[in-house]
Amino acid sequence: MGLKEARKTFSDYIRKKELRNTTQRQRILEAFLSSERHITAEDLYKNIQKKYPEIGFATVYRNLKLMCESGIAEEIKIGNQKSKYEHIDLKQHHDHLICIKCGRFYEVFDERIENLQVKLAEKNDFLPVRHRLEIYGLCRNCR
Amino acid sequence: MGLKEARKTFSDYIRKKELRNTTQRQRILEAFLSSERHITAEDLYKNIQKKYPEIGFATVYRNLKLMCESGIAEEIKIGNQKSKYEHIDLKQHHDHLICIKCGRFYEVFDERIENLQVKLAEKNDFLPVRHRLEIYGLCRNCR
DNA sequence: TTATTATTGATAATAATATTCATTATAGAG
DNA sequence: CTCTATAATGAATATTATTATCAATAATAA
Repeated sequence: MGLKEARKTFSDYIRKKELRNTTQRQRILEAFLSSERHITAEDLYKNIQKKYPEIGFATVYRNLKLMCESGIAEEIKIGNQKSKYEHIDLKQHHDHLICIKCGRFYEVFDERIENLQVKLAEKNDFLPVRHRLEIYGLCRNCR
Repeated sequence: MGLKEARKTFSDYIRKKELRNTTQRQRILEAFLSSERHITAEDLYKNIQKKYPEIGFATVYRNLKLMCESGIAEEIKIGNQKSKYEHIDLKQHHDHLICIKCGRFYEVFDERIENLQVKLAEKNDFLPVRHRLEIYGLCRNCR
């Protein structure tokens, strides 16, 4: 989703939950929206520190959690890596190719796999809500 | 894989790496092999404590890690749950259905999904080594 | 303008796992 | 068998990431 849409989704969520629109919250939101696609809480905190050294670590965590709840971000926890927060792209769900050498993520999508997953779940009397597919291996740069 | 095969795989690994076959190591191995299919380090430790209270937590962790390296166990980290160690079944790789209400795992497999995953990776110039597919939702007991 | 209460920053707490280190025990050499 | 090098252990401590606590502050709605 675009920046405007993300801002609106987030502020709608804030209003709906009767939370408050603080300057720290705005700044953390903007820092997140202008960050790379997969960022750790720590790296986001560091970026924010440069401009606004008065904003604390806990506040960044709290607001990342809020952004996830609002639907504009998603927490991705892979193996022993620390959590990364990803910008949600409403246009398309995707899976991840994860390089076991350099750790980089690549986003991919396959409609047929998606459909088969739903069928697989239903065959097992399971109501699927969401899923995560991670394929580990070597990316083109690391072979 | 069967118990004997797992024991052999592990002891071969120990020998190859010029490590040592201690009594603690044997006991932790046996406790793991006779445990339920997905067990946390803590629960395994508790089980071991009943019989051998002199074995320490760190030793259990160290040996679980070794078992993973040797290929008879796999560490599975899902969301905020603590890591679970799973017996590797050489006969068949599988994916997980994970109930978001009760937290239980269900093991499933679909050959067509497996094949499509390999193709998806290759299409992206990526050499797949292993993968993890987790489908979250509600199991039959929790709907 | 004021009252309510969400939010903040600093700090402490927590939880899981890893590391340190002195002591013990194993495997291989002789 | 004995000796020696060093892997392994247990206890305690450290680390790492994330959360909770709490007094002070600030946003919202009346």
